Amino acid sequence: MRIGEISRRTGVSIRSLRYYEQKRLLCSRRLENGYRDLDEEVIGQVQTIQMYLGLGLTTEQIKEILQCSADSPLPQPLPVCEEALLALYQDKLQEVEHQMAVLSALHTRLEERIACLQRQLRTA
Amino acid sequence: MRIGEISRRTGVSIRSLRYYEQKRLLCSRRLENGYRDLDEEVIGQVQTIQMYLGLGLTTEQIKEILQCSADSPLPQPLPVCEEALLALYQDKLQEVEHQMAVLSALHTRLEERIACLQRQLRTA
DNA sequence: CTTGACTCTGACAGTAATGTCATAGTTTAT
DNA sequence: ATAAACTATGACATTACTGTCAGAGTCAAG
Repeated sequence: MRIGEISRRTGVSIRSLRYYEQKRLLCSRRLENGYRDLDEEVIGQVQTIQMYLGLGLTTEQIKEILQCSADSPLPQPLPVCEEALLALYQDKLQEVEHQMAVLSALHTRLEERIACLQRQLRTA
Repeated sequence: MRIGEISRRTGVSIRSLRYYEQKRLLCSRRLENGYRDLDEEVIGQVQTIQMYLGLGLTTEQIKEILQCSADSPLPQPLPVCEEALLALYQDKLQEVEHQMAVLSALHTRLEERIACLQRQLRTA
């Protein structure tokens, strides 16, 4: 599969796909003519990359993660890596939950003020 | 409180603090000599900023959030009619709801990843 | 008064991810 | 065979955040 199709099916620009490859998040064979020949599984990998980038991870961190989870066909699955990743996610989850609570309180307060103002306007 | 102490107590560089102020995420008074005079509450704000930056949000997005949560976001624009104030609150409410949606999506994705990882670890 | 620790601003550098453009080669369709 | 659509690489631009340095003012302590 050539790079244009990957781009179309993932919504990620060709530029970014080449960048990911350069950063060794993706790998590809080359055809006779020099064009990249990418496996279909790359599509899922790209989506994973996008998700991680959206979480604020760098390509460097993502590379480690992908290597951890993919490069374990050997009887050395490097459990440390996945456990560390799990801990990282759980930390992030807590941060997110905290901020959701903050926003939720804010939401309530705003609604209260709006209701109050609307009462004032009705009775004015 | 001067900027050095804020830096020390938050672990954020003076350079970054000034940058946050420039981007209007923080505000400060000035002393006679031109030094910044920062409130203690800035410490919490800085930690919030760091958290959001770590989640991949930009200072522009963070600014909106912080302005929402500030008790008196505007420098006393006194003669505001109540309709305008109501509209302002409703705008802010929508911003808050948008941010909650963003965080909620993050939350879901994180939970999925955590569940997936835990399955992997259990069967490993 | 001098020294050292702060602070100020402004400028430049650097990294990370992405866009864009130039130039050139390849494939496909008419 | 020629235009349209892809692809390749490389260079430069851009946005955002951060580091660092230069030049200068402030201030407390010796």
